[in-house]
Amino acid sequence: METVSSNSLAQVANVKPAQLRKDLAYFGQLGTRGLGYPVELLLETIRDVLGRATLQPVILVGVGNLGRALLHYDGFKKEGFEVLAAFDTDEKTLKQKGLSVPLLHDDEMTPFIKKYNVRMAILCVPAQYGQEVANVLVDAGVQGILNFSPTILQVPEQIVVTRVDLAMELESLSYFIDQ
Amino acid sequence: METVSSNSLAQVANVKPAQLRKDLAYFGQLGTRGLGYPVELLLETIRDVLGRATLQPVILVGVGNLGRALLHYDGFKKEGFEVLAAFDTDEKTLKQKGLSVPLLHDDEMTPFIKKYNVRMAILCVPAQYGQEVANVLVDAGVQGILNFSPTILQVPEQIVVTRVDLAMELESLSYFIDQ
DNA sequence: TGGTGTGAAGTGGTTCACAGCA
DNA sequence: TGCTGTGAACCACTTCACACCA
Repeated sequence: METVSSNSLAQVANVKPAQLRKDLAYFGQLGTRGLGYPVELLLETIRDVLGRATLQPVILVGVGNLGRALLHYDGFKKEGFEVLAAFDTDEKTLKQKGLSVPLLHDDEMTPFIKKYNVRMAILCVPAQYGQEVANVLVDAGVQGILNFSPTILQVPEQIVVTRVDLAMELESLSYFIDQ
Repeated sequence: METVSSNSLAQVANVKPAQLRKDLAYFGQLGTRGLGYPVELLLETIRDVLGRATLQPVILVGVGNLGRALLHYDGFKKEGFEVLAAFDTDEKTLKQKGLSVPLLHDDEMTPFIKKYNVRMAILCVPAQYGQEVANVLVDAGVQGILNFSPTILQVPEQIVVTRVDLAMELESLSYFIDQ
């Protein structure tokens, strides 16, 4: 199998073919009229476009249940992200063993971020600390935050925040299915 | 404090005031011109609109790292969702203790869903089983799936799927911050 | 013939701006 | 005066539909 059509790709991705073509067209002329997209070229190009992403060091802040789960989650590694260290303030939490990354006190966060030039952080602290910790992260030089705390973070414009609020996802789901 | 203005609400929610007003207007005439929205009425109305959501039973399928973390996550409870049971196929997994909900074999899923009239499921199985398990869920009567598996599920039109792909969130983040 | 690339039309959601009411 | 509710303008994204090329 040397080529794929926008049609077949669209089908598995659950989008319309025209959508997919328009999106791919942003990366330049990839496809061949009448044939489709050469699979190899397509893979290369996508890898390339997302490519510069793949070596970024990441830290995780807040090693509660969710934080711990994310540390064990190997999906990040697979996509090429490396969680360099985890941070927490709780003394009991800091004593736990068996994590695959160093577990440090929040106090060491700023120097760590600067030393390793960390650009992205995964934030899993309780809601009430979300903003406070985010401020530290941003001041230290973090540019993107994946926010699992149920808080709306107020950050400078150039900082990107992606929020994942699990309870809200469920709520939204239940809103749509109820009739 | 008896009333709030769309302005102040918009500020904390990080949206434009007009947006907020338009959204609230869908619930009827809530605000008073020149004054703002009566806080109590607003709370009541929102609770009401989302209200029917709040008593839904939920099951969780796939008790790997992520699934286990979600079982410990108390954000669901706080929003009024009750995880009735968790399901897995792995014998070792099924033997573990210390969970706050019954842990059952996948084979018992369909009767369980029917018995308790479960409408929503949290799906945390490995990618390769996602579709298969989703089919079982849908056939049993589940109408909404919160999908943590990195799979695009093909489901009947009336079924709602919300996908949370953690690695992809990070990837998107890193795409936007890199310049 | 089959399937991309892409202007043009359509769509849905956002923002403006202001009339109208406390 | 202050602030909502809302038509109208705007905008970004989606879809259509077709020229064009292997």
